[in-house]
Amino acid sequence: MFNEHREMMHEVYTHARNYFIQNPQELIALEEYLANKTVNIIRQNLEEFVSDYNEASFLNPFWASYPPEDRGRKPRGDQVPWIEVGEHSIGHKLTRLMNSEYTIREIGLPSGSDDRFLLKSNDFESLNKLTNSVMLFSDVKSVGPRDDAEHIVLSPYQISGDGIWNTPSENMYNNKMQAIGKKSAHEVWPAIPPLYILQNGTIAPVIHIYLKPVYNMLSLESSKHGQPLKKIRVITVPNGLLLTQNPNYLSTYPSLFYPGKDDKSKAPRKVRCRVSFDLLRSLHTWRVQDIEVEI
Amino acid sequence: MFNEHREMMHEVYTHARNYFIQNPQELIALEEYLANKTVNIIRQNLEEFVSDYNEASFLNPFWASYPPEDRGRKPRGDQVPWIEVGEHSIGHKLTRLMNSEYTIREIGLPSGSDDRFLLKSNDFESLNKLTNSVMLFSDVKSVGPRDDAEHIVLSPYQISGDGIWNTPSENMYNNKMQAIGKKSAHEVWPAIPPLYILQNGTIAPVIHIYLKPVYNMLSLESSKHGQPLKKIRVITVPNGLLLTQNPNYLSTYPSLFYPGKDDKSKAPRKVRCRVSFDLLRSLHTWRVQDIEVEI
DNA sequence: ATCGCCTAATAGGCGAT
DNA sequence: ATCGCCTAATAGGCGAT
Repeated sequence: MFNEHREMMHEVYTHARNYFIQNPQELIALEEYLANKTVNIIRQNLEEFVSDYNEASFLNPFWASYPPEDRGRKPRGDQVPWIEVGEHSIGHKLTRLMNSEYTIREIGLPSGSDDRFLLKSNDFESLNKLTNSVMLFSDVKSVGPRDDAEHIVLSPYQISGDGIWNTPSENMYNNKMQAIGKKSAHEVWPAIPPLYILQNGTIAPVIHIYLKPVYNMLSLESSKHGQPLKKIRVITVPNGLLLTQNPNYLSTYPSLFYPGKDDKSKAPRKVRCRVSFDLLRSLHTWRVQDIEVEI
Repeated sequence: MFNEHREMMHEVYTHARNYFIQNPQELIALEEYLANKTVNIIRQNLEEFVSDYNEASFLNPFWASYPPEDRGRKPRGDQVPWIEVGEHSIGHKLTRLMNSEYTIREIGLPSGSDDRFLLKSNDFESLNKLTNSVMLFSDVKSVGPRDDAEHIVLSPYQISGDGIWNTPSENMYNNKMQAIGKKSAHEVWPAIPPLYILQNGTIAPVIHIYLKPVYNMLSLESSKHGQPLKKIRVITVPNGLLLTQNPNYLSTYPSLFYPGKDDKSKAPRKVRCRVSFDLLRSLHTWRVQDIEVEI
């Protein structure tokens, strides 16, 4: 199985990769379309997103005896880890709502984002000449009021690269990238291809859309307790071919990726980087979109 | 938020808990219905489940440079960690397919299973007199050919308990259970309530259905490589009220839960247990159902 | 057959400078 | 503002007895 279809996949891959390097505006059009679609679906269902997110606080009597434990360096103790609330009531909900407009297939992969699936739609045909499918990679990146910075932190399995695939018997690999900060820098080893070719020949460029729910801690402002949703930020990170080939965003904006949150004990191949919202906005304003929750 | 609605929730909870203790057959009917529904959905879409699961092997050229690393004690090196393949192409796919028959809401909770959501259906009204909703908890428990034992391993956030909730200002808690083996025994601290009451008064008993995909390793039998799907086992573990109150399965079958996979360094409250398939089958044959994949 | 030894990958709060 | 220190929770392969 590992070695079946390699010739076909390699041939289609090489053609498709060259095509998107020659026609980056088509990849960008797919990214813009899906970024805006994501924002629209959330806005159109915002009450439901907020209601299901906030239910977690009201359900306190059912989990308060078994809260997720504090973690990290010197937790202050007034915050409840809220990761799973966003993953379900934002991430999985979005996937479910997308299902009513697109054809979804849960293609198996041994690693990658929380939510990732093949999305098929005739809509894509007006945006590019090659395919009616994309592989949508999506992760939820929750933060509280003390950590709502202008970035997200990405691991290697959440970043696509230049996708070198030389011969059918070899495997695809990505060249290293740099995370360049003002005081420090390190390498980043992206682990995701810029596009997948399925057994049936489907061409599926990878689209990376991150959902960043920001919650409040009511205890900071009142005597009430709870961690209600404050806003949802929708972040679209460019495909690896756009980052490295054409238009080669990483060369124009060398600090688009900057140092991440890992300590020195982390293996170099696994180190995360931060992605700058300011520079993403310089690329396109639609790459950082905020949805405020009415209070 | 943590303290709003507590009086209403406590009152409804107390009533519903007493009702299901008096009428355990209604909880069991919900479990049986959803176990069989799960099996039916998988069987009716088996080709798609198998195809998307197995695509992971064919996509080898795209991930082989970045495989998940071997882990655990003395890995032999011929196996690729395959956890995520099952979670997406079995677990998330099942959720998506359920969505076409039921109303789903992704209710926020700070902890719990991989897939969990409120399921609403008029179908439930013929099975019990109290509610048209359940909270479905589902985890994928993948194993390969060298680990396909007659059990699954559950963590505390995957087990519901007796659900004691004394007064509105206190929190619900569960009494400890025992995991009793032939040579050893330990305590289990279930962390999930047997039922949730939402802000709007919805009564949602917790149903636990586990999906256990079993994959082959072709390299064990041939010169080929790949980890294709061999079968899917659908396991329905009783709700905490059935385990501890009426019929009190844990007293009739004290080894239903037996020692898990954790070592001695694990905090006692977090220790996992194994659940015996033999004893589950003694309760009801539909609690362990196998779906074989044609080859 | 029993049971527990053992480690990769994920995530984000928050301190230190 | 920058960046990295720091830990909970999850999972299942496979060895030891």
